Amino acid sequence: MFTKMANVFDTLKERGLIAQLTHEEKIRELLEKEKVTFYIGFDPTADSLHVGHFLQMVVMRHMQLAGHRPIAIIGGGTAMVGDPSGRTDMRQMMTKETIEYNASRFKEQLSRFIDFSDGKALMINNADWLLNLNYVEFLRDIGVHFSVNRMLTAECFKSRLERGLSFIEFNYMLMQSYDFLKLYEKYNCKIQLGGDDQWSNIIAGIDLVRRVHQDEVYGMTFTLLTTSDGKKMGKTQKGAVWLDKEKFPVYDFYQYWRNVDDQDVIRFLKLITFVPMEEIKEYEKLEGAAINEAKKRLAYEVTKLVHGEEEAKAAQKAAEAVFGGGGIDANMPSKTISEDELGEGLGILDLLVKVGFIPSKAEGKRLIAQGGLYLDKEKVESFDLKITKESFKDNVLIARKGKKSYLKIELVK
RNA sequence: GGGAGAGUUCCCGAGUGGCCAAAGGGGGCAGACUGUAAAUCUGUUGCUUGAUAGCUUCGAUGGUUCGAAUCCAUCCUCUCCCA
Repeated sequence: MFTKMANVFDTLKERGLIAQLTHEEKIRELLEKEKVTFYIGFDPTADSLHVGHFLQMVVMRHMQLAGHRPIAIIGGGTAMVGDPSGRTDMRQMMTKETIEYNASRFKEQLSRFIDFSDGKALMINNADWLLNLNYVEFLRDIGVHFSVNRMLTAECFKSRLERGLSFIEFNYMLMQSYDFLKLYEKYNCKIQLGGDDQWSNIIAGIDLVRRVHQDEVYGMTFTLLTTSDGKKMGKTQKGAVWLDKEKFPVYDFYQYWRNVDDQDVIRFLKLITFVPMEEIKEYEKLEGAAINEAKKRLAYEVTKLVHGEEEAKAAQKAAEAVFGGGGIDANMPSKTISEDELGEGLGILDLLVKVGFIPSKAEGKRLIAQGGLYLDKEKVESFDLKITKESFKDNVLIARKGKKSYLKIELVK
């Protein structure tokens, strides 16, 4: 089809990614005419990125595909202080070593998603300039430009003013602003992007650049990835949905997206996949059970972006095998148990606790009592069912908990 | 530094000597209904036990008592008021 190359700005807007902008027209124009350098910060507060970061990564990629240059700032310096935005309690202080380790993990994960070759994107740790700052110099050069009165009215401090805010956290804003200033000076970085909770910090950075260099830079924030009822995406009972497959299995990752609310599918397809808008519009027409098609696409696309095509296909295949025919698939979640461990046979509850399918025997009893436990499609009726070598068919036993949770238990020598 | 108050189970929050493994709500899990959705209804929600029962738990440590989440002492953390 013959279409004019769309402005990234329009793409981002059309997909509903943009939350707030400092200067809509100017940003649009800038992105149209120039190759712009922009940055997004990542706080290395855990040893893996998670779904909460994913949206930022998607945006960076959109921008990069349009020819702009992303700088990923790893907040090795700012993490030493901790961002109070949107928090009700103080962040736990982290050691320098932990932060450095985490930063290195981020680097690896980001590299899979953004092209860092030939300087097409940069990854910089703000520890490089923040850690060796001289306190008095910093106060005189940077501190002068900040009005405490104004800072106190900033949205990000509001909730903290009620509960208490320590001086160290209050400084976070200055540090982040300083990042912007540095990047502007060294890399001609003109735009800062971030989650919508970063708005106050971004504005502060823009002000600082203006005061120091009398030049105009811009800011743009993105919708936070939330469910239709307003909850943050990426949290499960067990914790965050990590992008690291060691911390969050690919199969579970796929299922996480496969099970989103009807109301959220279309929005998510727009926000975190690169499926063309025309196709999404077709999905939008679906109703009732047919919406599942959109969910499958969402799960597949997101898994592919994060874990690669191979893994995504495998997860999809496993899901179809499990839910379609209740069949067995090589990629479904599995655990092994040795013949030694099994011995003369184990009680069903002991076995399932051993392989980690249930957290305790009491939990297992509850499950059985309520008719929610199955072995190879057979409902388990008794607590003291004995599992022996003979219970395994071809050395495999499929345990099922409720409707969606499966585990393949393999018997090995 | 002085004064007042708070810390309860995954979260919020009741409980001020035994009837407390601890009300209620949220969340989780399971069942029914469905579309691997939502909503709704039902059950369940510390651990061990077939069950009786036992064990661990109410910021920490000691103490009083036949008996403590509850009373006392010390300590830690947080909030508020004064300086």
